[in-house]
Amino acid sequence: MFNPQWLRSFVVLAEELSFTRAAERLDLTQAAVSQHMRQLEEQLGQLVVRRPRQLELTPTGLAFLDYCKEVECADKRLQQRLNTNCEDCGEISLITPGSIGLVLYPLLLTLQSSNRGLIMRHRFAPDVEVLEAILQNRFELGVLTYRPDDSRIDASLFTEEPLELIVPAGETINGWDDLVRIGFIDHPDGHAMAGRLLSRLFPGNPGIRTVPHSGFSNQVGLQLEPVAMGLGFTILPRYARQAFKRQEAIRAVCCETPVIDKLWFVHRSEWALPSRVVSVMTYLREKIAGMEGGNTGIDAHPIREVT
Amino acid sequence: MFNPQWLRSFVVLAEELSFTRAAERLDLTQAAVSQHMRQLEEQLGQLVVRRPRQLELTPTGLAFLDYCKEVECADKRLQQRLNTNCEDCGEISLITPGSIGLVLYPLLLTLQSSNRGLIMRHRFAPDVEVLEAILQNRFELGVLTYRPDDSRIDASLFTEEPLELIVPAGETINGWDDLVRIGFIDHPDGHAMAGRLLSRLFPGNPGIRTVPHSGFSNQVGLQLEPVAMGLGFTILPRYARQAFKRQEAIRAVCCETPVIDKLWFVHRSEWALPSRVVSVMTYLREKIAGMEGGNTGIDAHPIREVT
DNA sequence: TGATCTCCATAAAACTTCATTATGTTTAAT
DNA sequence: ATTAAACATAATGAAGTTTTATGGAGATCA
Repeated sequence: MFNPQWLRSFVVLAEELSFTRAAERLDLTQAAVSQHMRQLEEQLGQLVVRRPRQLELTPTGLAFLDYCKEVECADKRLQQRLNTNCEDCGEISLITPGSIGLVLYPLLLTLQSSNRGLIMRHRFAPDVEVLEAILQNRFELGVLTYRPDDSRIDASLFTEEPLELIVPAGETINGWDDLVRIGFIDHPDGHAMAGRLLSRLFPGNPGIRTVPHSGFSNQVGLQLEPVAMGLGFTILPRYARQAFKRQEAIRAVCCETPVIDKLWFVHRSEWALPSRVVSVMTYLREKIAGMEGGNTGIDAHPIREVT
Repeated sequence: MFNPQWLRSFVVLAEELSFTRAAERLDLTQAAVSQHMRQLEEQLGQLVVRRPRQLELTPTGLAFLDYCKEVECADKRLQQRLNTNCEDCGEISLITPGSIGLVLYPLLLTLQSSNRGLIMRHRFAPDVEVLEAILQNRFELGVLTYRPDDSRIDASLFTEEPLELIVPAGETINGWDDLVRIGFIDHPDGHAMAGRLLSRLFPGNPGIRTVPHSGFSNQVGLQLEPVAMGLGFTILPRYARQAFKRQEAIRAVCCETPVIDKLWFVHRSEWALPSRVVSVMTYLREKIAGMEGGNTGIDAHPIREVT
């Protein structure tokens, strides 16, 4: 590696092809430039052929000039990457659970398409993996379904997502028996979510295990397909339902006192978030808040509780 | 840009995650490493979170580490490129006229395939362009059909290539009239070559302009196609003929005192050729010499001179 | 709990490197 | 032959770097 001042001098010298002019441009004396070249040439061999009034780069000089250009580029990239005050350029890395991710990812892409300096890196992952990725600095920002208890993590409330019982559009649910009749489409968090929501909807029910299973998918984008086809019901966070294309084929059933999960933005507490990330957080919060006010797709008439 | 010693210290620190151990590995005192980090952090912001017995890189630190790796790579590439003593690695750039190029290019590819460290860059070009490319350092080595008179150029004899009158295999040439009968396939140097060779073969002939033209191509690899198809004769250097695939379809006619062009290796005289280039020159000389001893494809019985 | 140890930061001194001034050499131009 | 232009080199003072010396904060262990 080389003294950066020497590189600068060499690059200017290669442009000017004159020690004197290069020195002027560099605000140095000609002697300084001359010594820089001597230093470089001691390490690299001859870089410049000195002919009276006509300098010329040797092949070594040309190779070294390419090297200088490479280093210059690396410098620019570093500056770009470290310019955390730029709101509309740089990389945004976000890792979220599936359900909310389905909603966020299109929003991010919209943001990116109106703001081509941003580069989105998004990953769907379960809670554990989100936390790990944030702790290991692999992602700047994460979304978690719980508030983590770790001093290295800062959490701020993002939004709330109610759990929903989602049934084929044609079905009416009057009681537990209807669920047993149409069957449960399971997913990785299916049992946990079902347990929490169904105990509120149907107090004293015999448990999700007693309901026939009519399907399973761990692909969050596909979980509502079987429901839309009338093959069963499922329990999902609202955002997972809202991201589904064929809304007309499904229907959400909700109780009066809903089961609501909180979603948290999480990031490393030790270092400040780049302002582009902060502005993306604001953007997502606004968009999500706007969605909640609108069509929630929820039954106007909640079902009666079954005794 | 940054003091290279600071970079080194940072890279080692990032590996060791300990100032003390890094200093040991760097053969410095711990105080020195500490100051290097202070210098870097003054310019870049915090790079390392100091926790008791547990250092950790900040995102800035990770970005800077990537930068260090980039610079390291650029360094390695430079070293590789400047290692002119390595005979079997690096780039060979060669620029040659078409005819000999047809023979050299396959030889170079053979060499490269048995020697994967070498990278061949070959270009076909007319003499003027060869000279220009060598003078401008765009190619290390060139082949010219004449010895250039320029103090910046070193020329060494490469090989000789006789001019040949090439006719369709079925034709017999007994005199000038036969040439007029079958017609001339022209190419960029066609008139010049024809003038020189035909005045020796058929002294006192009325000149190539009086012969009907039956074709023209400036693509040296294709010039013999029309001849092979019986459409005419042409005049080419021997190497152009030797590189032709369908040898059985053509025939070379030669006189007792052939017209022989010399081919010269040329390169810039100011700087020594990398040894890989020297070894390629040697390789090509040997291969070409070997070819000349073998099947030259020339008529055993030269035609009689026509008066 | 206090002594001890490890690890990093900082200050001052010793040392090294760097830029400048001054001067020499070479070459082209007058 | 003289002059001017352009680069190299030597010497010197300024700036930067490394080391030694020291201090403080947190772990470790009796």
